[in-house]
Amino acid sequence: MQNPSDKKPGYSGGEQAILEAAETLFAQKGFDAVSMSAIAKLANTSKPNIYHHFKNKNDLYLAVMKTAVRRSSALLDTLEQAPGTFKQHLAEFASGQLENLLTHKRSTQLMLRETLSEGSQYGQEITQMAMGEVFSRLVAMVQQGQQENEFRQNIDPMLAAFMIISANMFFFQASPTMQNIPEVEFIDDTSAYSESVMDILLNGMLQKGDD
Amino acid sequence: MQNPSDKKPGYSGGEQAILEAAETLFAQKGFDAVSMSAIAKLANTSKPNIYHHFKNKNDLYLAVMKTAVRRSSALLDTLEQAPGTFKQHLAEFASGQLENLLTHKRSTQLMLRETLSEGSQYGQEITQMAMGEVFSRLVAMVQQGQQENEFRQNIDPMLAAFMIISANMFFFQASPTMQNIPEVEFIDDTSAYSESVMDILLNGMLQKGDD
DNA sequence: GTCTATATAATGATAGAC
DNA sequence: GTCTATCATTATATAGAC
Repeated sequence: MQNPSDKKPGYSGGEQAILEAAETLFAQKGFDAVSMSAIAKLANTSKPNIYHHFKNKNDLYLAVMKTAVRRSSALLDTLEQAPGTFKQHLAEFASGQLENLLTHKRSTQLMLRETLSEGSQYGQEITQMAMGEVFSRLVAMVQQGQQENEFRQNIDPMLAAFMIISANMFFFQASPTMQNIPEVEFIDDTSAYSESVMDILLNGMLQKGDD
Repeated sequence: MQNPSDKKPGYSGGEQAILEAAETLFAQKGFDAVSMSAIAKLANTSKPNIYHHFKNKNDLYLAVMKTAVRRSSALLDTLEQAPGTFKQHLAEFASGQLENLLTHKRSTQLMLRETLSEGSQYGQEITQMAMGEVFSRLVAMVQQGQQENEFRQNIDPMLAAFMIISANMFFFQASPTMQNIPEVEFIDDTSAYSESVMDILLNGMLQKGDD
């Protein structure tokens, strides 16, 4: 098969292919539900070859988590330098982050999985670091809004950031479940969802009489 | 069995003990990471006895999910009959649901786990039913607020409900991860969190000039 | 209903040839 | 770097005594 640009699974050979196959399966089913044989099969290689590249299953999982987070945070940099007014900037950052979550679906699933598994050492810290990065940028934006007296002073910037991220995270997480409920129309239009969410949130944070 | 109010694990004997032990372990680690031996040990019984009560591991998991959801929805009934003004009612329903999530921690973890596992048949439908129940009650409340002209007409009630639930769900899910970040003070005070969230959301949904 | 003992299959991981 | 063949362990599930 041997065409490196041919990315339909199975992948093909090599360390990179193993990482991608592992990420796909771990994200879909979770750590324990995935066997090394399954990873080897999807990566078009053999089980011992995985052990040649990675010490053991835990080591492979950790490597997957790290590359996943690295990829996720890269896109955030470009968002921060975008132009526009202050409120536009915040809204675009929020919608950009949601697109980011959906684009790197496997990474996001992995992170969310980690938050549900109590005491897993590995991903807990990595997840915390990745989330912290997004949080600190959002908090800074809200604080700036307060300094410019556009937002109410009695709002906790951390809480505001928390609400934006929760709206994004839960959208991602609930999408498959909500897909079957016809009343939920916004679930198919990501940017419309982001717009409506930020409409309510920004409006709720504004100084009274401001607009 | 002795004292029925003595709920410290290990449980003891019987079908009920097996269900509780299984719920605890499934919620903590997920389906595949839990062995029948572990469940038997925590329930203070033997592996074959589990197979006497349940056909197989899947059957046990399904039974756990069903009882979990049944318990979760029970508390919602009491909330809906609470007195107070319209906005109070909505705010209390939101904070009540969050308390509910935290009280039935294991059930909540199970449901959230299901939303992350693609194509798992079992819980997907059950989760959808449980979520749908909460959604429909919230949507009705928001619609009532629009009829009384307190909320803006251009707000999608489903989206408003979605934002309330996402704030609650993500609070639950992110709590362990956020516990280690000192800047996040609200994470330890559930009712204060609910109050602040609803302050922003209600404010964001109000007709301009309303108060 | 509950147990001991066991069948059977799959798992993570290794040895050693090429 | 990659493979075939295999080990040791653990998993789900069952047989059959009490």
